[in-house]
Amino acid sequence: MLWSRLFIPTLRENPTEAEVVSHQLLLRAGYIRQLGAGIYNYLYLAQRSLLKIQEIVRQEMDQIGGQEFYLPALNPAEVWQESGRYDVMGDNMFRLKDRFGRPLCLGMTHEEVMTAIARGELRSYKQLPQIWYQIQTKFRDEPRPKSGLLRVRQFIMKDSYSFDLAPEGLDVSYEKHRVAYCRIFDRCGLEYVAVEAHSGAMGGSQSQEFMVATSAGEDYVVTCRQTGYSANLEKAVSRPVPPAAPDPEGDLAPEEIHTPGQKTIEEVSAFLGVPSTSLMKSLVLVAGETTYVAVLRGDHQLSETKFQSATGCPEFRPAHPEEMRQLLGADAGSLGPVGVKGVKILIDSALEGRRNMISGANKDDYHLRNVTPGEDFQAEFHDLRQVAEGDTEIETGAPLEILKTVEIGHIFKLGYKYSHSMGLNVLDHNGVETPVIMGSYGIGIERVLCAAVELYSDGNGMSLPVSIAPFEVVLTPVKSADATLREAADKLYAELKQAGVDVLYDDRDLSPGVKFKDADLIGVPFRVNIGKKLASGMVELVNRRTKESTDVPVAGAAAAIQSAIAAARPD
RNA sequence: CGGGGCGUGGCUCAGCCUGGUUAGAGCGCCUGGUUCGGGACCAGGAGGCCGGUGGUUCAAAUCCACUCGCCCCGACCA
Repeated sequence: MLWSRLFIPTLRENPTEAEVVSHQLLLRAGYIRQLGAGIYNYLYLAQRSLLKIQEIVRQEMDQIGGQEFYLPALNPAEVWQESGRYDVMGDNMFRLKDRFGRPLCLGMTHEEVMTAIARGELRSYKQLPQIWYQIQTKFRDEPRPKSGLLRVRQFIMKDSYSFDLAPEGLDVSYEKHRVAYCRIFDRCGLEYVAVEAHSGAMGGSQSQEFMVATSAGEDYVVTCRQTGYSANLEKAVSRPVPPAAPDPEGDLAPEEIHTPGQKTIEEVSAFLGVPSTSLMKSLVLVAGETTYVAVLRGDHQLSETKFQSATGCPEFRPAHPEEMRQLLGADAGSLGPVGVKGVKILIDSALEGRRNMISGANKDDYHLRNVTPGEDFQAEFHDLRQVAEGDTEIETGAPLEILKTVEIGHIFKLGYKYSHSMGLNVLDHNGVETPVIMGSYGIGIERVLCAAVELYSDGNGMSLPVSIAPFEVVLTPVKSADATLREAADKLYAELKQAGVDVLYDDRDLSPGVKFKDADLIGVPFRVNIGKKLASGMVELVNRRTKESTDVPVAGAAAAIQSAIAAARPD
């Protein structure tokens, strides 16, 4: 392609609305332009790159026997009503009406539509297993679109669905996807971790997320370099840092201490001269009809997800001040588990075996010392705490890291949710109707691009992996007006095109600095400078990422470029 | 939905508080010329009903009200 003929609107300055690196660079490099909040135009460079990502996805999905479909984004409401998700999705789903007033919606994902196809057509176990996928536009009315292409209202997703007769079959389909996803992300040149994920409101037994560590992310992941342990923060478990001081010995009875005006853990800890690890924190939470007191070590945070799992109730809220006073007889700063009646107490397992700690006294401005779980109050132990910085791996005690990440893919054992709600059954070997077991598996196509930009950029711009860069190499005659350089560049361009290389020829009549800056900005992995060294028969091959430059003879340049590209290819 | 910020040529911003010539700058763009190894230089030029509506005023980019849009923090997020 001749750069002079292309629409690559690069910007010298960062547009103000862009905050995260990938957003800034995709705008500056002329990949994308914004149309509205969370709605973007993908220009030529973005489209080239996204198509390459999609092609890798397609190849790997086909490799595991996936069959590509293309389903409507515009869905009748009925399908979603059948599964119950028409209500569950709430405001996150775009809804509209046709001219006759019939309700329609824009698909956020396609479990319903796929299941609707399957239940009409799959009749026998002999037709299973199936893996169906599509690469298609999804719509989500995000409450807050942000971070450029990372959180948008319209995006491209590869979504696949597996249909199996039995759980063992689902295990196989799931594993096939896991392997395919690793190949896809490897081929896209990403560094990622696959983590155990919380299955969420979707139900289902097992799920893993593929995450890329970046400060632009919104999800937290806990990993251990030594053991390879990794899990979403929502689900992660760990060994907490040990208490900063030993518990007082002996079988002591609770005793009130006057703590005027000391409400927060920090205040009480400072006032009493006792580390926060010796305090118990009591939270009053209302889940559905039931009120709970959750007890945690002073320095620990409640994991909302774990609390939800412990109570089996998906929704909960902190109790209102009046409720706390009514139930426990004190305000938030002085609550504790001792003497509590009619409220279920859940206590975090980190407090198992602890003795003679400090808690609120359920009396304003008073705390209790010498409180021992199991003796001074009865409670159910549960894992309730969120993993914190400094915690260690639960089995080995190896150090853990908490990473900020962006989710690029998710594989999920759905189970029978849709088969049951939508009636997807087949006849088994014995002629008995059996529900089909499903899996669902997604990849955010734009997020793969964003993650690559976040991962690989420097002060001059992006530096994409060769497999997903819009071009593999850019040819830069250094002095535009020089006919000799131009002839050599023309020739090399023809050779590379002939060889099937994705080559961008910067034939613009611009000063070299501008061409270099632009090439660096748009992230093409290799650049060939055709300049003064041509006099001695050489051109320079520059690696965008490493900035290494090697002189190669013009005569063999095309071959040298091809082997450099091949060597850089992640797959 | 709560809190904060911003809307002025394509981009980045000044001007607004304290109303008053023809609304500015840098970058980009167009023409001609000189240049050519990391965002060149000279000369000339085009381009803006100041987000919208209504109000106050002799007079509004500037003050007031409403409204729309965008960004950030939080809530939310299969």
